[in-house]
Amino acid sequence: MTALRRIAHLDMDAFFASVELLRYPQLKGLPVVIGGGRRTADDRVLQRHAGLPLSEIPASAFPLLRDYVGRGVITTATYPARQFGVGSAMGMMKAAKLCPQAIVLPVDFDEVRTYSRRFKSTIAEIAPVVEDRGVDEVYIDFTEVPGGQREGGRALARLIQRAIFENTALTCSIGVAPNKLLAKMASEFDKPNGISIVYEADVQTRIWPLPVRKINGIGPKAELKLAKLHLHTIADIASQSRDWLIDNFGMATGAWLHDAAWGRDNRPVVTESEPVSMSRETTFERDLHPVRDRAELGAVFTDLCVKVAGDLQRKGYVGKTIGIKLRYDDFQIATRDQTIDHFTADATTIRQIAGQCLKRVDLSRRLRLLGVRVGKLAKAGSAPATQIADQPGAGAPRAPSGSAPEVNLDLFERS
DNA sequence: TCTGGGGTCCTAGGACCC
DNA sequence: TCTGGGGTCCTAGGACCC
Repeated sequence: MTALRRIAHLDMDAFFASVELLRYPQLKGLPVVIGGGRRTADDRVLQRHAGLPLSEIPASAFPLLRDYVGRGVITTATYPARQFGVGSAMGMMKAAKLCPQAIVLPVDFDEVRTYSRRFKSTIAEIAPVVEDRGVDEVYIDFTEVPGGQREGGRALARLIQRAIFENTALTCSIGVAPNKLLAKMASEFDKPNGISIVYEADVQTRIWPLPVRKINGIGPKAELKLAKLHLHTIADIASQSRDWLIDNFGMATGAWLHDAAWGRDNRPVVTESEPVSMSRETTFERDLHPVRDRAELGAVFTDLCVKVAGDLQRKGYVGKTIGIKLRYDDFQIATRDQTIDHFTADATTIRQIAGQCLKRVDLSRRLRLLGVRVGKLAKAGSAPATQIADQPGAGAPRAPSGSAPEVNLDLFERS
């Protein structure tokens, strides 16, 4: 008798915001948004209360969304803030119009990582097969865990939920289903602090009525294309033949859409993986012009290279492909990269190769963002310091395919 | 004053090898 | 000389996710 596959998806409730509320319990019940980017002008108000225990700073002293200045987006909004239509990935300025009275706090990555490690290790002690899906999410394989089959997984989910709350005072929502795809959808059914169990037999009644966008992997573009074909719900997709979907979406996507709509997914829970790339990027407070802001850009560029090199070294990786990313003022993105003949984590090397990449993009327009990336990673110890340089195809760059800049401003070359 | 930062995976053309 | 196909690597862009 083989155990039925039971996979859980666990999602921490409003994670970044909940972590802040542990520090500032006086904000409970209020609309609070957590966002990157710059602080508001009156952060100083908070500083004036330095010395007071954090939990005694009056709620009225916190900076408000209406005073926010900058280009950030919202990372997390508390449930009271969501009532105003504010949500993740929304621009701060737009959110400020919807809920000007919301309190804004910056992301505290160190604190978030601390709680992330804590809730994940709590899970791993109970159910060892865990797949990391970012700071606030995991998949858990319940199949072989003692008691993992009881009530379709509800008993174990309850146990995990309680253990996490005891260890962190944070709540989460869990979905348990026959596979990752369904578990992911299930975890959204009863939020916050809920548990939802889905069986294969529930696909028609509970999954098919959902909009296509609820399938993890269908984003805005796919949603639009589906809508043009008059497919709005998952049932609409399921009602099409596999061949029809393949004709319209191509072999891979078509077949995947058909499987997803029928709730089929056999991806395993992957407990370990190696990073593929590491990058650093930054959006400027105002768009920078390659000519007028040349010095500023050069400094930022070097800083990004130093940071990405530091990340690689700290984590023990080296890479072979070095690239840049630009976002122009019209949001158009350009990337260039170059693969060199040896692995590196050296800031100067990265800076030099990235500088060459920069010469291959259009530098006549204002930039909104600049990024540096290192890919083709290997563990620092295991990678050969150099590889055979005469290997064909490796080594010297091919003729640049991008158009050369109109004017070579020698912008980022170090003097 | 719309629209962050850090990722993964896929596609598609060209170079180059056998 | 022409025809050819499989396979890998490199590069650029794009969709999507958290």
